[in-house]
Amino acid sequence: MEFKKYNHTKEEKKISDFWIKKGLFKPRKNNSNKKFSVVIPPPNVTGRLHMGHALNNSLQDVLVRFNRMKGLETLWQPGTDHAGIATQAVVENNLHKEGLKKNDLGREKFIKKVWDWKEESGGIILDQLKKLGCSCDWSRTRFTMDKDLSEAVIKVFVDLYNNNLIYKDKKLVNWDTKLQTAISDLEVIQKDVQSQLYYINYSIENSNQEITIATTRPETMMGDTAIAVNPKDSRYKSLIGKNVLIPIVNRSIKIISDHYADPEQGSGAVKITPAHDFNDYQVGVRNKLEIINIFEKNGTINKNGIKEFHGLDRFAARKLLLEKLKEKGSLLKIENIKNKVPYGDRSNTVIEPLLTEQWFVDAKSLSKKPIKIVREGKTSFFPSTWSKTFFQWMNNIEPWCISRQIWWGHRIPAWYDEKGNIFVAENEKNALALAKKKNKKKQFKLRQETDVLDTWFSSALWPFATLGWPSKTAELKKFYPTSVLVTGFDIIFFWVARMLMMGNFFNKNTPFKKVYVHALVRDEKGQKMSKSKGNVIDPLELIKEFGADSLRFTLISMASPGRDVKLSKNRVTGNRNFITKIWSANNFLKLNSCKLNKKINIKLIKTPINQWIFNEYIETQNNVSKNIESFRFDEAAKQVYQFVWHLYCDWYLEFLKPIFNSKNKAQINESKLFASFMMANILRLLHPFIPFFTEAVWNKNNYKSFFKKDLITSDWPNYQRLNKYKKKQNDINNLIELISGIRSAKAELKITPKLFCNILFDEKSSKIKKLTENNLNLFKQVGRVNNVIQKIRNNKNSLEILVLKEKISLEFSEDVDLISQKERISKKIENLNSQINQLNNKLKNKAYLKNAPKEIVQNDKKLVKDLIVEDEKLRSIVSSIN
RNA sequence: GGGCGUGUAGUUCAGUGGUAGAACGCUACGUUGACAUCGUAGAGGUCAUAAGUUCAAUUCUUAUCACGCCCA
Repeated sequence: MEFKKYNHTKEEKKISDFWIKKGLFKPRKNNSNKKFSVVIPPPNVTGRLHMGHALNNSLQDVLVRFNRMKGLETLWQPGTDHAGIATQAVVENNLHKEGLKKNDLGREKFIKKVWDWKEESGGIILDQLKKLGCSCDWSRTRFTMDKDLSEAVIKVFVDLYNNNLIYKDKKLVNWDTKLQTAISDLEVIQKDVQSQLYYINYSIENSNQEITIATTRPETMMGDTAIAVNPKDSRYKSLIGKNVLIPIVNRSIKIISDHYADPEQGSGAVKITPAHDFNDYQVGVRNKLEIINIFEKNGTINKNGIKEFHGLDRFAARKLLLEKLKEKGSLLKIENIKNKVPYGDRSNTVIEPLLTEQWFVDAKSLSKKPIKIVREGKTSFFPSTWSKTFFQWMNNIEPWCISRQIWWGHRIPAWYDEKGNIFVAENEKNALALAKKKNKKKQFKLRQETDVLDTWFSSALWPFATLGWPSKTAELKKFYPTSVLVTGFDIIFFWVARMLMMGNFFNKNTPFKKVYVHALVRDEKGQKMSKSKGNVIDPLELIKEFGADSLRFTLISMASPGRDVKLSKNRVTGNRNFITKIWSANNFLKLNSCKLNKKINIKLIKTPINQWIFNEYIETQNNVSKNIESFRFDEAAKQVYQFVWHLYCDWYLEFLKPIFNSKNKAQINESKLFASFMMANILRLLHPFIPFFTEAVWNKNNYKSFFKKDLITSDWPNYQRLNKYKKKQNDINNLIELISGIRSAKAELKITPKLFCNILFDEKSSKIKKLTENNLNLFKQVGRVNNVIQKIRNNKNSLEILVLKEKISLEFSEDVDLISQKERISKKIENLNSQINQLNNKLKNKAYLKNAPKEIVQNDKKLVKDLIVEDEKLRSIVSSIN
């Protein structure tokens, strides 16, 4: 009979539609009243599925499906975030193609355009997650800019402001000159670059002396307001307090003493530009220096700079200034150095420290409770080492700059009156009321803050805002705190820490009990995937070629804690083969009309191989459960793979064949039923890993009508090991060892495996005697044995081997080459003897006998005995070969 | 500079204070009506290096080397 191939594309689509249509991803009430909830790390609404998403969401889906099957009321809350800067950029680009700029439209019309874009393209990534098989409750999909989530954001802002945890301040911030907005320090990437260090002479007034400073940014000389030297630096002591003239700029500044100047660095004297460097700013504050800002917001020189530099970009200004310094003879030397330069993670341009008014969150205050929560284990990280990373950052946290000078996002709910007084409220009406209270004036013109909030500000509310907060919804009560957060280590600061801050401030409970932190997906050589390197593997292409299940199984089985996933196509191929293997095993069941059509009493199974596979299955079932519960997805996947392929397929199905060929009706009927029953249970164990395939086979095999449930909502297997089957379990495992021994011997003799042989043994091999008697049919057919003869006779056509520590003889119909066997066994004896010697020496060691646990010593004694017996038997085999 | 992590088979990785494991790859051979996207058998390791603790170290400690990441 020819079987059809498994068509993943067709089946996955069909199954996905089926699940969603039937609403099977929605939480279901259960008797135990236990809950399991996860919020998705909301992908960027402009995003497209990449391997990181695929890994992240495959893992979440394993947890979600596992707990759903275990009967917990399970919610996986999906959604996207509005990605302020990225989304605005996308829409601006689109406008650009029409020859328009956002200012041509104005704020309101532009925002409308963004919404239009969102409606059209914002759902793509969610559809891609569906393709991956994610069982989120899609009916609850949220977006950070949704009306109610926006209300939550506003409420949080107002509450924090009223608690003095949000404030407006004029400070140096990281300014992106391309995007023309402030960004938070986390969004700045310090890059190693090759730079020049310029040594420049400043002349000291009323003297012919000069002082040399070193700088990588000469253009900022226009904003210099001091030169600092270290008070301990004897070279410069006499110069402290003197004035110098900035070359070209021709402005006079003082030489000051400040410990910030490092005598070891450069010349030891350092120019201070408080408006354009974070360290210099501190020096400026300490020494009450003037702050001169020389840059426009786009990074060009403003009117504070030299006149002929006005409007010149900072890098052009640098070039021009250097030329002028050279001309003047003030440029002493140029040194090539490596240094760190700040870049914007979105714009990839050099970030400019710029003095502006911005809104800040007092992160320090908000960090206290989360630190305590994590310390007490109310939220715990897995692997636990990530808590160290978390503490390190939280303990040194800086104010969080949350205002962005863009249009797309939550507009800050602050209003200003004509005098610049600030009124923070949920809406303009309330702000007006506040203003009236303050001023007792009747007529007011308030204008709203134009800045919007950092996207992460709203993402920080995700675990409770998506559940309806601040309303006291049933979902919030049921599913908050969430059970576990699954995320990549790269957003522990951006997101996890901030959710912990907000969650713990606004709720009684911490937002999640556990944080599972996974690593990056890299290419097979361990390189980060990037478009510029061209080593990006598109998950959607893999899904197309191999199926979502293959991709999922690969990612899941490679997710070892604390390790990057090095993905290669070969791996995915291998796991596709695994799925095909199950498919063809299922075809075997079909071929033999194995159907699950009758009730089965698993306590009354008679056939040895059924007892055996059942108990082996229990081991697997328990290990898979245990490993998923402890986030060892890799181990769980490995266990089930091992069982399905190497026990169920390789041995169990092979043992079924002689049974089906026999005349033992009882065994045949039981086995047909039981083989199918085991298949159903395999599908259940595999469902969290490869949901589409398992559900498809579940349907095809009509297990649905037997269990009265779809696989996705069926019960997670929880059978108990049956000790009364243990005897047969051991027997079959021994039978496997015996047959393997025979196969190995044949292969070593270069005897074609298809050849049948006789097996001979004497009464000393009692274990084998019993084993073969009890399982004669299986043994003969699977082991390719003609006759089992209870008599040893040594011929040129027979070979003795040792299996299960007993001797048997294989007798062939033709002579066999025994010489090579003799050599092989002799080598084995050698190894054995060195092992025996080692053990004997150990057992002579008094310290060992005294200190080692009794069990270990006993074990070694037994082992050495066994090895000696084995040695003797092998020797007798060798001596019999002539 | 501070911190974290990783070095185990050709490769990717598990693992353990008491005789080193898997998958993939490799080699040889193909046998039955599930499967060549397969089967059977096999080769392959001084567990990075050094010292220490211990009866016993691949495992614990320290140092060194290599690689990676985060922060400044």
